[in-house]
Amino acid sequence: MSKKKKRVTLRDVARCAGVSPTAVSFAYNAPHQLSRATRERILDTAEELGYQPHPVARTLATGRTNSIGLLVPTSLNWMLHDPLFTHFLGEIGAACDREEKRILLAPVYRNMAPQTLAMIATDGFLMFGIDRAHPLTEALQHSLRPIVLLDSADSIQAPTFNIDDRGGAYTAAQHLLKKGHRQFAVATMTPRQDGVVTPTIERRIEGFSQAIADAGLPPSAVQIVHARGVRSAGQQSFQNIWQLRRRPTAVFCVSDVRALGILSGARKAGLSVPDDLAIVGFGDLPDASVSSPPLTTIHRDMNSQPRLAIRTLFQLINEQISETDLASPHISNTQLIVRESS
Amino acid sequence: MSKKKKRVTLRDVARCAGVSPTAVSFAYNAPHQLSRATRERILDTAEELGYQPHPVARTLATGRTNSIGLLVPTSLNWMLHDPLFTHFLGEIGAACDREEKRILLAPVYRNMAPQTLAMIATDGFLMFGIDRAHPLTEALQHSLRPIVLLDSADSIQAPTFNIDDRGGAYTAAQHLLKKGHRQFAVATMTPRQDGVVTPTIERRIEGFSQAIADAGLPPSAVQIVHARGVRSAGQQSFQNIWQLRRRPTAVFCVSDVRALGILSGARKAGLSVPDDLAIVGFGDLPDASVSSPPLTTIHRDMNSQPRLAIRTLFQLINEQISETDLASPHISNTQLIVRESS
DNA sequence: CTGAAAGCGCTTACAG
DNA sequence: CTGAAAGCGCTTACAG
Repeated sequence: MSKKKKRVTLRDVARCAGVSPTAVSFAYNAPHQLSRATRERILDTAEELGYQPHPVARTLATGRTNSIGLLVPTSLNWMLHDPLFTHFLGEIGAACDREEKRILLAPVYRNMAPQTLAMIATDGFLMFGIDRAHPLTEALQHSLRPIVLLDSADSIQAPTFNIDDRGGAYTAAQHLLKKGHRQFAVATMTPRQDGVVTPTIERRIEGFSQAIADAGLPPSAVQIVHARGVRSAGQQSFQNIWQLRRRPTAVFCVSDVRALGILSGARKAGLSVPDDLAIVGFGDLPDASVSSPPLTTIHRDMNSQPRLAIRTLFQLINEQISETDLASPHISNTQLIVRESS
Repeated sequence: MSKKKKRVTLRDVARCAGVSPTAVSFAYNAPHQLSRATRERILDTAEELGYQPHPVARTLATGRTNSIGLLVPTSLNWMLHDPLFTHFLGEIGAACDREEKRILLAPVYRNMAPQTLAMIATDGFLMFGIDRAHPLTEALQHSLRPIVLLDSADSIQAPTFNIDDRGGAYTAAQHLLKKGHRQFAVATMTPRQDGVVTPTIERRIEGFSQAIADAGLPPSAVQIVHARGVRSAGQQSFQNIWQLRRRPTAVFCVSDVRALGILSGARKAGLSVPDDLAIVGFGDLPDASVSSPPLTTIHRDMNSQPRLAIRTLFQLINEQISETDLASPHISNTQLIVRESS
C-alpha cells in the first residue's frame, strides 16, 4: 500500500540471506553459478522482503535498457490518424514483443533542442518521416546509439528504409498518360511555413512530374493542389481541383486516404469516376480495394519495410551488423494496381 | 560516425575544463550557481568533446525517468484497432507532451511473470482494461510506483477511472423497454478460455440484464450472442442474432464498432433498422452519428476520463496527492443518445 | 562561486 | 560454488 516505505535493495537481501551481493545478483542473472540451496534461500528471502530489482541500476551496469525509441515527427495524436503509422506501430510492437523490448514513444518537434535526443534512455531509435532539413538530422549523426530511418530523406547518413516513391509515382503518371490524359492535378498536403514537405510526398511529386516531363508535356500540364486536412478535406480538395482554370481530367493523390476523400467528394458532387475525373492514389490501403469505384493506386508492402527496419535496428543494437553495411538506403519496390477509378 | 568510440563522460569534461565534476553538473542543472565565465567554458568544452549526459545515470541519481508506462492488456496491434484506445493514446500523448514526459508502451499478457512490471523503468503506470482476475493485480499493489487504472475492474486497490457502464447499459435497456421491446439480444465478444471478459463489457451486460429483470421479465428475455471479430464480424454477428430460436426485436451491443458492424450486416440482409431490428450501441464514437441510420447509443466523454487519469498519475508521481485520496473509483457519467436505429 | 565525497543500486571480471 | 572490489555516470547535500 504505502509507497513511501524505503526500497528494499539487493544489499538488504544479501544481508538477510547471509550471502554476498554477488550471490544475490547471480540468483537472478546466473542461477547455475549457485548451489541450489543458496539460490533458493536467496530467492525466498527476496520474496519475503518484497525485493524488486531496480531496472535503472541494472541498466546503468549492463548498458541495456531493453527499449527502443520510436521518434515521431509530430504529435502522437496526429500520427494516430495516419493508417500507415498505426500499422507500422503495430508491426514494430509485434517485433518488440518477440524480443521482449519496449517501445518508448517520443515526438520530435522541429523546435526541440537537439540534445533532447540524448536524454531519452533507449538502446536505439527508429524514426519515421524525417526530412533533410529537420533540425535533428545533425544530432542523429552524433548519436551514440543506432538509429534507423523509415520513409525519410534519402540523403541522411543513417540506415534508411524507404520505398520507391519516385518510381511508383512515375508509373502512376505513365498509366494515366497511356489512358490519354494530358492535364493533371496532384493533390497533396499544404507544406509547412518553411516550405518543407514530408520526404515521401516530395519524392512522389517529383516522380510524377518527371514522367509528365519525359512525355514531352509542359510543366503547366501538372497543377499542384494543396489541402489542409486529409480525411476530412475530401470535399474541399475536390472543389479546389474542379475549380482550376485548366480543369484536369486526372488527379494523382500523394496518399490513399487523400484519394478516397477526393473520390467521395467527387461522387457527392455527382461526378462519374473515372469518366469525369480519373483518380489514382498511393499506398494501397485495405480501404482502397473496397471503395466505389475501387481505387487505382500504387501498392507498397506495408509489412516488409517496418519489419526489415526493426530487425536491422535490433541487429545494430546487438552489434551483429555495423552501420557501414547499410550505407545506401534500402528501397522497397512499389507496384501499380489498376482498379476502376482510372 | 563510429559509435564504438568511448563515451565522453562528465568527468572527462571536468578534467578538460579544469573544474570539478560538480561544476559540470551545475552547468546543466543549476547554471546560476556558476559564474558566467566558468559555465561557458564548461559548456564549450562539453560541446567540443561531444559530451552527452547519460540519461540512465541521471535517472539513477535523481530517481526520475521522465517517462510513464502505458500497460496494454493485449498486443499493441490489437489495441490499435480499438478506436477508444487510439483516442486515449492520443490524449495521453498530448498530456505527456506538455509535461515533457515520454510514453513507454508495454503489453502485459496474462502469462507474463509479475516481476516483469518491476523491470520496466518508468515513474508510474497507466493501465487500461485490467480485470480482477488478471495475474498482475497483485503485483500492482506491491508496486513501488504509482499506478492509475482506466476502464478496469472496480474492485482493484488502485486509483481507478471508470465510466458508468452499468448505469449506461441500464438506461439503454429502459429505453428499449419503453419502445415496447420484450425480447433482446446482447451482442458481445467471445470470452476468453477462462471465461474472463473485459471489465467494461462485464458491467454493461450486468447493467442491461438488471434492467430487464427489474422490469419483471424472465432471464430468457435476454440472449447473449458472441462473436469473434469486432469490425469484420458484422455480417456473421447479425446472422447469429437473426437465427436465434426466439428472435429478438432489439439488440444491445457492448460497443459502437460492434453495433455498426451489425447494423451494416442487417442492412445488407435487407432488413429495416429499427423496424425489423432495433440496435443500440455503447460509446458514441464519431462514426455513430453518421451511419445510416444514425446509431442510438450511450454517450461517454472520450476526453475527460483519460485526461483526469493522466493528470492524477502526474500528481501521484509528484507526490502532490496520495493514493489514499483516491480510495474509491472515479466514475464518469454516461448519457443515452437516441438516434434513429431504435 | 567552487570542490571533495558519498550515494543512487546494480553487474561482473577476478581471485579463491 | 562464493565473496571483495571496482565500476556504470551522474547528482547533491555539505563545507568552504
